[in-house]
Amino acid sequence: MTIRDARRAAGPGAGPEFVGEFGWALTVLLREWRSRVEAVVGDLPHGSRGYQVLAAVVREEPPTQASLAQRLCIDRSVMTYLIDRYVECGLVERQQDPADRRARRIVPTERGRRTLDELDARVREVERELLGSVPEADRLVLRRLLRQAADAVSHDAKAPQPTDGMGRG
Amino acid sequence: MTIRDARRAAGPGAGPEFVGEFGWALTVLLREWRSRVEAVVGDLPHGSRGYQVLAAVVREEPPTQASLAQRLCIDRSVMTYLIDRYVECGLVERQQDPADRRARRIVPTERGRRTLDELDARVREVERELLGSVPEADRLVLRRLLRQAADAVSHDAKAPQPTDGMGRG
DNA sequence: TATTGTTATACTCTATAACTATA
DNA sequence: TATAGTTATAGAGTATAACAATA
Repeated sequence: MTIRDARRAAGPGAGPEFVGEFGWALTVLLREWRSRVEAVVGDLPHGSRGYQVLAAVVREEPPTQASLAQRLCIDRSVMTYLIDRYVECGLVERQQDPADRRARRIVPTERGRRTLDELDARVREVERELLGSVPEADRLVLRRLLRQAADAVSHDAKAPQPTDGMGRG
Repeated sequence: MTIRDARRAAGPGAGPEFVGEFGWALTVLLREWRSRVEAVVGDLPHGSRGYQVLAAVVREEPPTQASLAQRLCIDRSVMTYLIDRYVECGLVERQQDPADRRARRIVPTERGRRTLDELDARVREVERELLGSVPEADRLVLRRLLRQAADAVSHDAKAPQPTDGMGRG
């Protein structure tokens, strides 16, 4: 079944979609993603969040703690503890940012890179299993749309929201 | 841009997708969904989760506390407090299940139904804004695929998992 | 004056276990 | 023996505020 078929079949009224379903689906999937990732990362400190931090550190331009915290929706005070632990384990290092002496750039150690490589293989498999019910061809679509939405939200969060008069009733 | 176009444009290598991105996108979107829903539900107890409970109570066959807890990924002990509060507020009632005297069926009051109607309108708007970056035609696709994945995961969770030898390192 | 990172504290959420009443 | 619901408690996660260093 192609996406077009699916969309046509779903049509208006054909799918019992309801308000709030979006939030429910996110809740269920994220919970399961965390649970399964935590089951395969072994003794990696801070479980699935630790994996996300390590992945961000390896893949991005050496991020500051603040940018990591913002990107991963983790409070900066929590980020301090988390990085402390990862430095202890020899997975990352703190380096002074030459351009801003307040900031610390978090860079992976060689061991950190190798660890992430191993974890990536396991997480890739986890994500494959998690989307097992979605036809192969549609998975990329789902991932892309999800990412598109998340990117926009993540960027919006960096800019202060204009007041829109939506009070809390 | 249609889904087919998007898929073609994304092609292999065209999109910088990475392992774990799926979890990241879920994290960002769910956090924002909760935050925005909480901003519009006013003084509804238990915020966005309270909304999800009320929605489930109104839309499903009167659920038991246990089925609610399982469906919404909330611990049954937490569900007790949450329902207590909603009974206090006159939004739902506990009714004995005639077929199983251990179970309580949670049914909405008239006020509960009216409250949900109002909240639904606001949440619908929240979800529309949250997916503002996704073209109108693609939103339904995203919702459908997300739901498909979540449904499967949710059902799997009900059946005990067979051991698959995936130890924790 | 604002921001980065640190530290301490308080609060919320979550998980766990014990208990009862039913099945 | 297992399940639904309740209650109490401990633990993890989270938010908040104060502070020093720097911009």
